[in-house]
Order: sequence, then structure tokens, then C-alpha cells
Amino acid sequence: MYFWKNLFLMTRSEENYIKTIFHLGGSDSTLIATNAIAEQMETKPSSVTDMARKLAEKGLVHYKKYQGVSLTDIGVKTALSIIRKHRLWEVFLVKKLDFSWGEVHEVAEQLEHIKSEKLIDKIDELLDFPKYDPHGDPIPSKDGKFMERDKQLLSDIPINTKGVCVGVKDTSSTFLKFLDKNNIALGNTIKVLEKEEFDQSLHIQMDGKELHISHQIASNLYVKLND
Amino acid sequence: MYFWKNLFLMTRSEENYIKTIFHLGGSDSTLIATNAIAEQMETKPSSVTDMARKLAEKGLVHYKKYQGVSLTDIGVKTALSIIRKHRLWEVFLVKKLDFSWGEVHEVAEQLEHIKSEKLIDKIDELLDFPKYDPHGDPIPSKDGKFMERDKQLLSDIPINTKGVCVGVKDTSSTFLKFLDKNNIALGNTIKVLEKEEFDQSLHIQMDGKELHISHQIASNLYVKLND
DNA sequence: AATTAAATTTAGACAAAACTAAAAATTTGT
DNA sequence: ACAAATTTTTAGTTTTGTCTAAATTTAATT
Ligand SMILES: [Mn+2]
Ligand SMILES: [Mn+2]
Ligand SMILES: [Mn+2]
Ligand SMILES: [Mn+2]
Repeated sequence: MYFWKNLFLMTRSEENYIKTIFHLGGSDSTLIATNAIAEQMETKPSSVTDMARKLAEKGLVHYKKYQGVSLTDIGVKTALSIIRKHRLWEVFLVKKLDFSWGEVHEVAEQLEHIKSEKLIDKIDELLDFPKYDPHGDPIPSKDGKFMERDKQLLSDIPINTKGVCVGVKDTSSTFLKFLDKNNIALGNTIKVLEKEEFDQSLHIQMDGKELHISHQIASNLYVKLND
Repeated sequence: MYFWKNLFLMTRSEENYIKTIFHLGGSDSTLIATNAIAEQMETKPSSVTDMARKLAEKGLVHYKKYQGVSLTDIGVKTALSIIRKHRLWEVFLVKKLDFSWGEVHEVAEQLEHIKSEKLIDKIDELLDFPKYDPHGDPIPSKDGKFMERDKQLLSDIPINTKGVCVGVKDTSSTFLKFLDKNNIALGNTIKVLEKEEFDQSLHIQMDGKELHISHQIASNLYVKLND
């Protein structure tokens, strides 16, 4: 009924909706509310309703009036393909063009809509098939598989444990710039030395040096514990 | 009155019109006919009229009712910026991702619309500031300057002259594939050995080997004469 | 259970970019 | 110079994606 061709004739807007629904968790028959999508996309609920009907018509989402939408299998596949492109482009920008991790998202938002399977596969190859993007998020493989890394928020790990910084939760440019300024980067080794009960701030050791970070920071940094 | 910001909020469609007008020669106050633009863009003349008015409104073209359009200074600058992006992306695809010169145009048509000055400047740098694209066409510099190479059609040069193949006139995928099949590539040294008066076909020497090519081929290959 | 509040959909409008068909202007041919 | 042919514009529609305001459905509170 619906063919692979659909993937090629999707509009930019349709792709953005699919991606947003995926990010809001609508990939496992969990219904995502119209309002949630509207807020995330900075659009109006009525626009979301219109698009929901169109995407349902195309077989990309399940849509139950007044209940919300979730992605069909084809919808999930489509979402993963767009996210794959987004994240591969982000890696490309950082590794090959010296972009900072705070600059890449905006450009990747455009590049993710380029239609050429060969292009993205060659970029993948050029980058030597990276598994994670500059923010530590996993890159889906060509056939839609990806491994979410075993990671925890820095704010959640116990005192005296050691880990490696592997990702950020907040990917805003301001947060990333703050991390740059304080020499906090993915790959750094972190050990929690002390937790301040009063404000949940942490005293940590990072690659030798000691520093103090607020809960706000710690709760937006992912670490992988040493095994 | 009109600011650089305009360049950023141009739609894909507007950019394609500007580019087409430039390629049809509308950069030096030569008026380009509505029909010519429509034919080139495979659209209808009435659509061109609508866009002409809009582009004139934005200060990108001069538009005289019933006479045609030509690019303003800002229009020319815009066109050169898009062409620069198109050709740099083509070089990137060939040099970094092993695309053949027949595959790049279609993808570059998409990539040329990506909005990021930093991106294209970094691509330029990565490629070591190439002067020509894979088809031998000159790449405008950041400030809009470019040198059209001193070149002639192979069909136009006299017997016994030697030259280097520097470009193609027909850039269709079928023609480029034909050239690949016959090992005709940019950079090859060519010497015209004989001209057949009857059908204008040529007997040539290319990098040692001798071969015979039709007028159809010779009149779509550019060569630069040895000085 | 009835009322109120919140979320969602409908109805109607708009802008961008395209189209068709008809009208108007320009060019060509005699 | 005038009629015919061609080109271009106008007028009116269509599609896509958005919006506002009003109506409807669902959820929350008394
Ligand atoms: Mn991103
Ligand atoms: Mn990312
Ligand atoms: Mn091209
Ligand atoms: Mn080219």
C-alpha cells in the first residue's frame, strides 16, 4: 500500500514532525499529545492536528482523535533515518570542519533533509562509521539499529566513584559553551570527591584537576562508570 | 534599503530563479525573457511573472513588464554565492566522497541551498580553495570574483594543435558517462591529428593513444591550448 | 454527577508557489 | 500599416503549511 518511495517524497515539514514525535517517545505505540508536539515545534495545536491527519493518511503515524499520535513501523524507520543523518552530519562538522559541538545542531537541522542515500553512506564511511555524535547521542546504523549507551547522570552517582564523561542532556549552545570554558569535554575522566548536601553541588576531580560544579551542571552531564 | 539579511531569508524557489536568470545571461542588464526562464526551469510563464514581481519587490532583479528581468547588483552577488556553493559541493563530492562527475549535480542542487557561511567557507578550506569544479566551471571566490578560463571547443581548434582538456559544455549524466567509458577526462592532453571534412569528426591523440570522435563530442569538450 | 478547566478539533483565512484559461501587449509577416 | 502569431500578463484555482477564533471533546474539581 505504501512504498519506500514515500521516504523520498516527504516534505521537510513532514520529516520534522516525524522526528519530533520520535523524540517525544512516540515510537512504541505511546500516544503523544497534540499540545506536546506543538510546544516542542513552536507551532499551534491546530497545525499539529492537520499534520497528524496527513501523516496518518500516508501511513507514518497512528492517529486517534483527541488521543494523540504514535509512529508506525514505517514512521519509526523514517525517524531513525533522519536522526542518523542529523547526527552523522554533526560528527562531520566537528571532525572534518572544526565546528564546535555548540555550533553543529543548527546546520545539521538543515543537512538532515538532504535526499541522497549515497551521500550519507559516504559521509558515514569518511568518518569511519562513528557510533556516537558530538553530544554523546548514538547514531542509528543504516538498517535502523542503535545502542543507547549505559550511562548515568553525574548527579546520580555515589561519592568516590569514577567515570568517563560520555554525553550531555542539555545540548543548548549556552550550556556547551559553558562546558568549553571550564574544559569539561566528552572523554574526560571524572571522580566525585564530595557532595554538598545543602545545594547538591559537587566537588569533583577531572583529569587531575579539582573543581566545583553546581547541581544544575551535574544533572546535565552523563557519565559511564568504570567497570 | 535592502540588507544582507535578505540573503538569509531567501526561499529555495527564489534562489533557483536568481541562479537561472544568471545562467541565462541576465547579469549585465541584459533582459531575460519570461519564456526563457520558464523553459529552463520547467515551469509556466505565468509563474515566472509572479516571481519576477516578487524578486523586483525585494530588489534582486530589474523587471520591465513585457520586457523581461535582469539581476541587480545584489541579485548578481546572490547568484554568485549560490553558484559558489553548488560548485564547491560538487568538488567536495568528487574529491572527498568518490562521487563521479556525473552524479554530483543532482545532490549539489540540494546542498547549494544550505544556509551557513561558515560551512561553505570550511568546505572551501578543506578542499584547499579549488578554482574549478569537476566539470571545469570556475568557482566564484567569497567576494564574488571568478576567472573564466581561456578555453576553446575542441571542435574549433586547428589541426596539429595540442591542448589540455579543461571542461565540458554538455554536463548531462549521459554525456559524462560516455566520456568515462572512453577514458576522456579533464587534464588529458589532446592533439588533433585529422579533421574529416565530411562529418566534422576528429582523429585525435589523447595521452598517447589515438582515437576517433564525432563532432557531437568535440563540440562539447573544452580545451586550453598549450602556450 | 454536574460544573469548570484544559486539551483538541473544526471552520475559515492567509501566504507561498504553482497551475489553467483568458486578456492584453508585443513582435512578425505580408 | 495591419492582421496574425507569439509572448506576457492577469484573473481565478489549487496545494501545502500555517494561523485565529469558535466549537467540541476529554479531564479535573467540587
Ligand atoms: Mn543536534
Ligand atoms: Mn547531537
Ligand atoms: Mn552542477
Ligand atoms: Mn558543475
